[in-house]
Amino acid sequence: MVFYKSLIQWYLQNKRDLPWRKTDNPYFIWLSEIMLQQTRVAQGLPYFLSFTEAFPTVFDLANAPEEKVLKLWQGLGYYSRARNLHATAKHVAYNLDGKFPTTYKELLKLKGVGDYTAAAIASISYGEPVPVVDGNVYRVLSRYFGVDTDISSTQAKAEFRELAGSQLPKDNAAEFNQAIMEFGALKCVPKSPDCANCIFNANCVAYATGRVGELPVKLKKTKVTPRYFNYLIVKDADGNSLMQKRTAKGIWHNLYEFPLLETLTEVPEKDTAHLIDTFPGFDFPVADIKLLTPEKVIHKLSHQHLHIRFWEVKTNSVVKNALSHSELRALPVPVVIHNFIDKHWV
DNA sequence: AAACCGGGGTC
DNA sequence: GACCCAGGTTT
Repeated sequence: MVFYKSLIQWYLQNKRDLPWRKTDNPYFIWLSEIMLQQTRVAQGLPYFLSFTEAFPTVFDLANAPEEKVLKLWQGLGYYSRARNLHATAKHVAYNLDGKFPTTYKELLKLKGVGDYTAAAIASISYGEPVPVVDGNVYRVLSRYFGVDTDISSTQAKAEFRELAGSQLPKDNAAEFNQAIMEFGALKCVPKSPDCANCIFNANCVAYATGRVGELPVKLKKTKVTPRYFNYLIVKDADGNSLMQKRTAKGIWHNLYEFPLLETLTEVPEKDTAHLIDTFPGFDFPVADIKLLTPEKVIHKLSHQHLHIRFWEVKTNSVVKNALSHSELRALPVPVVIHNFIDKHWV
């Protein structure tokens, strides 16, 4: 049987019951696709539910303050997705009369929407016959057709898009695209796929040649750099603490955190005077400072390992702009800050 | 083309 | 520890 027919047949029998599969409303399709970029379905699902409840329409999302959007996004990672999501919602609501673009080419112009997402929305919401190329597609096609092009190369994307497009039925792009991704997610998995019970094991080149474990080929390795973060937890006379917004380029842009002193190496536990002396903006008398987390806390991101220490800074004065517990808990923060607050706040 | 951007699951 | 996830943007 033709590849796409077997694939769609498998999909119709095995697809998961997911909320964004009950609609073709481009707002919901767009929302789900942005959330699922580099994110597993299981991780994104609860966020999709909370977003659709908080923002039933693109106008609700557009009219929300960014801080509320980031707070709901908290924990999902890649926060530029949330900022672009908000910007695009405003654009659609205010400039496009609440109507999403209806073609791949026009969708591509939206912030946060690249080749994959434009193709996904165009095919799923409007039936446009454009192929998606995501991590699942690389894996399924590279194995089935025995393609060993390095998927981290630039030309791989064009090559696999051509290949996917050659297999895509023009009258059923929506199901084909979802089918190949679902097949990659559930059956043609990265490690130890169950090829013995696969519908394609008679035609799969990788299986026939014993190269399932070698495909797809990905040569580029991610380099991890260590960073040393010292967070200063101010406790003023009212029990309040300072928080600040990360406005610089880099991780966690526009999220909040405690006052931060980043050092090139780990600060010695006894060298507390150094922390206060070098910290800009502390204009109140410090009564006491101590290390709250002597155990090594290493927060691992894809490209950075953050060696994080939390220092408690007590003062007997009332610090201007310091926040109460409930106030700081309302702010969007990185997971590592959220975990600290949960564990250490009384 | 390469670097950057999170957090969690899996083996 | 290494790899991956319904990738996109910036440099």
